[in-house]
Amino acid sequence: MQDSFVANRETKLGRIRDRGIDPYPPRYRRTCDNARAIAVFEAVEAESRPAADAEGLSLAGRIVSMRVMGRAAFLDLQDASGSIQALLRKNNLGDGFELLKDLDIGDHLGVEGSLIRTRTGEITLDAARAVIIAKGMRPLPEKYHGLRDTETRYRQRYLDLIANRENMDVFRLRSRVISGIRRFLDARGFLEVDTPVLVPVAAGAHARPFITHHNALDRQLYLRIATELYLKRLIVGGFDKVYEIGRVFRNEGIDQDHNPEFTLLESYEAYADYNDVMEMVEQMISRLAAEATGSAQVAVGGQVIDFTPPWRRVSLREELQRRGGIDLDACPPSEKGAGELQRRAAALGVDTGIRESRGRIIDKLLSALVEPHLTQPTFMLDYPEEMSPLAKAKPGAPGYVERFEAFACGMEIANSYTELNDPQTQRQRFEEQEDIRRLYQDEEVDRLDEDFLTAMEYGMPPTGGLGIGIDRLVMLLSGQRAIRDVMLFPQMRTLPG
RNA sequence: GGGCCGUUAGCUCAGCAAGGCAGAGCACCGGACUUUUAAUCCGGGUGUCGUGGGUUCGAUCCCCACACGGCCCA
Repeated sequence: MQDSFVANRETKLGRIRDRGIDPYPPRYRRTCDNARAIAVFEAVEAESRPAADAEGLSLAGRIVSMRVMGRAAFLDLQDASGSIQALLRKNNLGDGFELLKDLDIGDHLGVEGSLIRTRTGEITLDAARAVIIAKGMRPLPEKYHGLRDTETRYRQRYLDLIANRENMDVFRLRSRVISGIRRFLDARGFLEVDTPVLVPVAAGAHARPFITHHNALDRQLYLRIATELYLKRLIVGGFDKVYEIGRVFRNEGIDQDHNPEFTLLESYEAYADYNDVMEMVEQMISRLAAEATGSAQVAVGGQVIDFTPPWRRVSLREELQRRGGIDLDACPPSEKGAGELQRRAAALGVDTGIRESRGRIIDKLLSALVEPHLTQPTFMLDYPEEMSPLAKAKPGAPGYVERFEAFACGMEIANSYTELNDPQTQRQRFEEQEDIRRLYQDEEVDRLDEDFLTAMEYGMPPTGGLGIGIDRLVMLLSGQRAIRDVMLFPQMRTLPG
């Protein structure tokens, strides 16, 4: 068993305590982090700082490797900024050198002393004092190969972060993306808000909700599947520009780009339409790319994606015609279902269910025929009405709404409408969705939110709305292939026992 | 939901084709070593071979089921 590893460390822990040393002291004050210390020493060497700045420093970190040579030892101490080598010598430490016998890889150590450069040229803290600041009781993954096992990497993300240091950069990038979004929207006068996660109606997107129960109210509640309808209530309330970056929950499968909970940005801007939103999206994402990666041209899987505005704009109808030879207007909605459209899809090898709504078939056609070709950032415009019950009709184009989705690398990165603000039409659209649900036994359709309709009846200004899946955006900007590689704690099955 | 691949020491992986005492490197334990850096040298395997059945004199290996993970498809 691994107990022998733990038992060894328990013995060492006991010896440390027997010497009257607390292996878990409440705090450790360090002068600076490791990267800073190295920068300071380089400045001292360049004589741009006084030599005294390299003396009397306190540094700290996790021991990630040790090279012990009798009465001296080199330890690599890792903190968030990087690693620094510490030199422990019996000469300098005296009785304190005894501690070395009870140190293990994984322990956190504090060292005080002066920075030197060793014979081999490495900047090193020559320790006059060494203090254990937290004993590790389990062995860490191997130093050379790191931690490869994907399952352990996701289940014990901390080990992944310790052993595969470069993965930290993905999450740093993610943080920069999110803070960049806030900066961008705040600067444009948007108000960040929080809307309910526990909701009585799971509406605003096509998705199955998680169901929960509130004891005191003795009623069923859902976890939100979108923030859309609450943010629109705030537009009704008179906030001109609102956004929320929040977790939403969809009770669906888990795969390369789906996790049951994920982070969604939604924004709504009164008096704007989807053209304004398009401009905002290309501005925002090109800036995020530049801030997060250093350039608006990002290398993803061997190709360079250039987010510099303006992005290409294509019409959904024309793309479907061009890529699949299908004219949507020649395949109108029919009472008996999708009819002709379904036959055309089947002929193209696009697998559709026996009974599927026109919207779902179009969605599948787009996924199969069009979206894979949208490599460089592209807006696809003007979606069929039955795919978009919350979007406003496009003038002069019956059956279509003012909606776009943005794609890059074949992946959807944004979705936007000129929002429907006519309460009577909205009610009608909701009812049509309910009909579709009954007809096709399709659970993944919007549920009618009566309270939201009431809000809209008080008058909602014309509004441009936007949704961006943050996780997928981070995948794109960091070149990660799986959503679980941009989420710190992806959903996993429970292990037996 | 379907197909394929994987699960062996703390970690990274061999071994299984053709069933016969469980292997390596790192880590760890003991010893040497005061400028090393995948430190070096000497000595030491620390294991529920994912779980449960089956076949067999004998199963990590062959068969079945299940669990978990990955890839592809839906």
